[in-house]
Amino acid sequence: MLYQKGNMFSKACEYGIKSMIYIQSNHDDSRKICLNEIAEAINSPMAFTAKILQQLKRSGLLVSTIGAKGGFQIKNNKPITIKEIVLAIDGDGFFSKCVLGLKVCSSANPCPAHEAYKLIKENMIKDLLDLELDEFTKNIKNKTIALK
Amino acid sequence: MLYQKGNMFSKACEYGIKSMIYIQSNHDDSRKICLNEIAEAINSPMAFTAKILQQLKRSGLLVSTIGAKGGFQIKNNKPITIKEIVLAIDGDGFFSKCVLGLKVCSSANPCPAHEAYKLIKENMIKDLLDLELDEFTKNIKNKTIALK
DNA sequence: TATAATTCGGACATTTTTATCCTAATTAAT
DNA sequence: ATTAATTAGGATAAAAATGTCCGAATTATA
Repeated sequence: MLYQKGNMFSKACEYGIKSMIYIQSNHDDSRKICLNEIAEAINSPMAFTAKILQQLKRSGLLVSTIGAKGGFQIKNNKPITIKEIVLAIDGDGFFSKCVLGLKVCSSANPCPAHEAYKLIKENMIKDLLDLELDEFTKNIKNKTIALK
Repeated sequence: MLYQKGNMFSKACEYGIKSMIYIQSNHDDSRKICLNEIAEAINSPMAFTAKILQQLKRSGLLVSTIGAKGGFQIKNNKPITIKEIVLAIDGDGFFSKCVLGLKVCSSANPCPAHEAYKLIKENMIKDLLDLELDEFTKNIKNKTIALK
């Protein structure tokens, strides 16, 4: 093939999702979770991960405290869906863009794959994007699920 | 967001799929369909599209003839699924890669989204990837479906 | 046989995505 | 007060994807 592709999400988004899952699964009111620990846990480049955490913060999903013993926490300890993370990092392209890249593509003016993609989106939303983080954290502590 | 993302397929793959749909929907034993016409029809950069057509040829989906009145045709005029095109251009990443980017991720050793992604893949395969090109060409000639 | 239309492939350029480096600011704890 | 741990963000670099340019080879047809 020309290039190797075929990822639903960008690397940035993968790191974002894994970061959020890690933060959620290690939640503890008595401490914050720092960048270093997150990047180690999810096996991601630290400086790059820092940018992503900033973005998640700007989007209102995380809060952070600076300085020693500082780190990140989920804002208000609120339930968060995968969709919110994807929107924060990759934007709404997944939901809004034509799967074949047409500038305008709607049910009134569809590309050949429009209806098929509609079904696919519905299933993705139901099976993954609308799920909340704690759906994914259940089995992390007992090591049946891996983040790296 | 950091960057704008959220595409199921690469641009190259989008052009590949649209090229194949165009070629199929304009099939006529008496002529070949040339690059120029394809790129015009699907609104894609010509030189880039040329590379993609070469790749589709190398993968055995197209045949071409050089020279005046040359062009491309679907090999053996055989039914082709979207999956074959995706495999030719984007490779099998969509099918083989972990949705969260883990190096190893299997049902024995799953990432947190493994099961969810399995469902999603099954639906994508059923609703789009296993469909044959002529599913997408039906309404092109009467202009209810657009390629650009 | 000359010309125009075409594929083919190499080299290069641009843009986007991913990743790194560095310095400043803040805070806890000693 | 100093130090170490930490977030924050700007600048830059590297890699990947997308896109362009050009010249060579081939073939139909005038």
